[in-house]
Amino acid sequence: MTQSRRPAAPADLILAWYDRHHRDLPWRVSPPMAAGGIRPDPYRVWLSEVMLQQTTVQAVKAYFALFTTRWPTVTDLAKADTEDVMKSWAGLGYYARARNLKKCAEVVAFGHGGVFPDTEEGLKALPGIGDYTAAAIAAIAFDRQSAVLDGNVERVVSRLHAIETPLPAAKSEMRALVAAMTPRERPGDFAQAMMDLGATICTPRRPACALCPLNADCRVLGRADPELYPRKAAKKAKPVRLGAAFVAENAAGAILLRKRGESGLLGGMTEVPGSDWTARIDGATDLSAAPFPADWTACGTVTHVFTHFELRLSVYRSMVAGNGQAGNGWWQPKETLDGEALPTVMKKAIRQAIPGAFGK
DNA sequence: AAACCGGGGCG
DNA sequence: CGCCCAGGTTT
Repeated sequence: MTQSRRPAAPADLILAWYDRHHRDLPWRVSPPMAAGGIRPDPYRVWLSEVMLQQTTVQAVKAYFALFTTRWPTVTDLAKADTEDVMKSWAGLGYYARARNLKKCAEVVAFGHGGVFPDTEEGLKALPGIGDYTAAAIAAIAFDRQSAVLDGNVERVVSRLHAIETPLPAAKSEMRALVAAMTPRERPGDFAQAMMDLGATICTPRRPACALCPLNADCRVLGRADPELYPRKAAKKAKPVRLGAAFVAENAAGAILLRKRGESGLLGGMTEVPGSDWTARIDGATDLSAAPFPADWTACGTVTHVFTHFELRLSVYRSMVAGNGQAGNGWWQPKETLDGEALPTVMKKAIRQAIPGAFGK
């Protein structure tokens, strides 16, 4: 009995694909459970979504496990010591996320009775929650029909509709297309399915179009190279900045550390003393930024690439006799460096001066 | 609208 | 190892 039937809508194709291929992740509720009315804990959804901003699933997993073990509820996190939160976040990058995470937990715990808002608008009013994260939490935790648009979804819709407008100008057009696609039934699963599709099939390079549930609907496939989508505005070159870092070790085997200012680059994180990072430093050996006069030995440079500049740090080392001259810093025993709020660039500098400092 | 924010993964 | 990827806030 060959009845003519309407072609399946993209949303149905994606949901069917998701039911077969969804990934089990620590912050997720599987589709069969969700079908039984089980929703994931908004706290865990929020925490995972903030961690996943600009960060891969693989990198997030261990941090998510650590945070949910140490702070099982949003109220636990709100009561936590901010310094402990920064230490636990060290290595994940974009440290303003950690500061806003703590602020947001406090607002939810002490201003909303420990209950997350269940609407996009209510969520977006919280620190560290923008368009994407508000829509994602509303959809995933509360099954709201919100249009979830992240980098993965941008790729999927730009290819599906062959959008020629470059990002970021194309965002509103893309969001409207996602809104039009989003089904009344299972909007939370749909949002996760679209992001999974972009992460695993509709990838930036070498997409697996043969496996894509939307390949029959795709306006790019067969007409142009999918890798050329989404179109993007040209980006500008990264400038180079130079600086000096000073790794002082005392007789007890401790390293001199200090805390950076609360805002801006690596805000609130720990560092070794050093110079400002500017276009050029005076001469090959500028010791004027050293924390105290000493027999500073040059031990090479480390390079670290930030979002908008490349840093080349000249590293100096010295052994000091006393336990004074710490200034506004403190002496941290080498064996306990791992627990400090040290960003990756500072670990590189310390390792350059003292190869065994982190006991790899 | 543009600038400011890190780190990891892939070819 | 160069290149690419990815949201929110601030200015």
